[in-house]
Amino acid sequence: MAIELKNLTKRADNYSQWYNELVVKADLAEQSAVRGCMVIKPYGYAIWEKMQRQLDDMFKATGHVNAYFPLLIPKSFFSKEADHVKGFAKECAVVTHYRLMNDPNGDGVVVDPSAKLDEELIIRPTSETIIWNTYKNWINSYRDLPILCNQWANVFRWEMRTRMFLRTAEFLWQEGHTAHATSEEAQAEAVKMLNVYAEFAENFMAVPVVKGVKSATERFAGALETYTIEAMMQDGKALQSGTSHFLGQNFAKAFDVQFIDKDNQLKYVWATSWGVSTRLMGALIMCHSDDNGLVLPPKLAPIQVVIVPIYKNDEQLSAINAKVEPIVNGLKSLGISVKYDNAENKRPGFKFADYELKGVPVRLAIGARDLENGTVELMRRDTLEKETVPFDGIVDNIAALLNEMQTAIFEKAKKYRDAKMIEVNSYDEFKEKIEEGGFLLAHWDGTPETEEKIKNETKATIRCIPLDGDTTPGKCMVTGNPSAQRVVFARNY
RNA sequence: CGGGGUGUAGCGCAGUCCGGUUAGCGCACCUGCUUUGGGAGCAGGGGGUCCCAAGUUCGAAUCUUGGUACCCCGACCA
Repeated sequence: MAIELKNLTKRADNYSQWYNELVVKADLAEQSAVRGCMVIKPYGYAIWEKMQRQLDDMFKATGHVNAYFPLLIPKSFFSKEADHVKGFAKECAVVTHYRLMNDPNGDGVVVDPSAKLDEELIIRPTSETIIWNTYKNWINSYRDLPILCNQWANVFRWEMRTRMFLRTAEFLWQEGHTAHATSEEAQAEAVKMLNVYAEFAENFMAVPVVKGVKSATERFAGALETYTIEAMMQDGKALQSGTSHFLGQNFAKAFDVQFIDKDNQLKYVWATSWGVSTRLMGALIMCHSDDNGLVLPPKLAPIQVVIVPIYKNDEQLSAINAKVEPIVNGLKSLGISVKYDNAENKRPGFKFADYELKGVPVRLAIGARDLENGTVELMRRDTLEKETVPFDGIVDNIAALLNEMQTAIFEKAKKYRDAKMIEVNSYDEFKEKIEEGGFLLAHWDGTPETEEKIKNETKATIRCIPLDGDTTPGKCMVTGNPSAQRVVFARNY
């Protein structure tokens, strides 16, 4: 169905259609012919690359290195950690054969039945198993620890229902897998990486997040503790945006990864894993966009400044070209990415709308009028405010404006999030408020049964037990039993 | 895997109930002229396996049967 972004208010009931339409129109991605997969188009990929580069720098700064492990995992690896396989078995794509042949009936190509694999291979849904199987050979002594590896990869999960960026069958991500000599060190690593994710989300994506711990039922398959950052979308629903897991010794025991410690004792290593995916793109899009299209924070915008000339003839165009050149050079010398779009086959109005759709933070328009007055027209994407500013000093103005916008976009999202993050004190109040979306801070008795009841009755789940929330004890809103602190409930993607 | 919906030009759709000219509209595309400070106007043009298969009929986009794909809502998940 065609949704005109301009005519669509972002109510919860049509928000996902609006989102889909936005992704396609802003030229980020499109549905692929392959079930549940998407094609990430160049503009969308450019944003992902910026995110990738920044995250990678942050990983390196915290002592991590990159490596790469195989796409295909022998089926037997999955039998080794019971909880893990339970979590992923239902959504694995399986390679059973290694050859095709011409159909004997002349009907195209078929799988050669004689090329059946003795052991099936699983397309990785996540790489814990293959990595731990490899780490076993890397680790003998405490001197081999810690191992702090990350890989950038694609993974594949045969999801029942997919949504572009938020849940695609194939997605791009990074997965860090670390091995440590002590439990304390591994737990500290898991928390450290959660903080890296939170810092990235807030400072670069301008998406405010709540840091917390998952309840037992929401925990990663095979983990002892799952840390998460939870973001709020503009329809009030939550999006789990990054997770960091303390895996204890589960995988070490499953894959028999032991080391001789300083005290000459044989011990199992302690593990973590942590990941963020192209889902972050979904968070970025859903958190900031408006009905004119994408709004990108300057730090992640592939094009930070676009300049559109307005002219009636070649003479005017060349006068504008000459005027624009120092602006382009000046911006580039400050490391600001700028596009001067003097293509003649599109009108200015079209370009304005198109770059707004794509979320370019700052637009300059310059025409005959400006040449006379020594001015340019400047528009900032986040507020859509236009002003005519002096040509002199424009480069420094823009540099300052980009910084200001980065903060403003974050503050706007945070203000919205904070307004929709409210304390509720009774289950009736909870049921009423949850219909409006948002994060509800409520007391919970800590049992899976109560959690399940709330989920069934309201579709809301515990997003996390916040790490830096109010720790005043209270009584569970459902059972009245004691509660250690308020937890975050929300409906989620 | 349950409930609902839709398959007609690159995209979005009308036509289907009630079978009958050469299957139509908007956007996009191509050509020309005029335009250019917020998605241009006019004129002309190109583009179709009406999802697939079988059936009914003088005649099927339209009716019947079977298949298939996709979308939405659930359940499941990052």
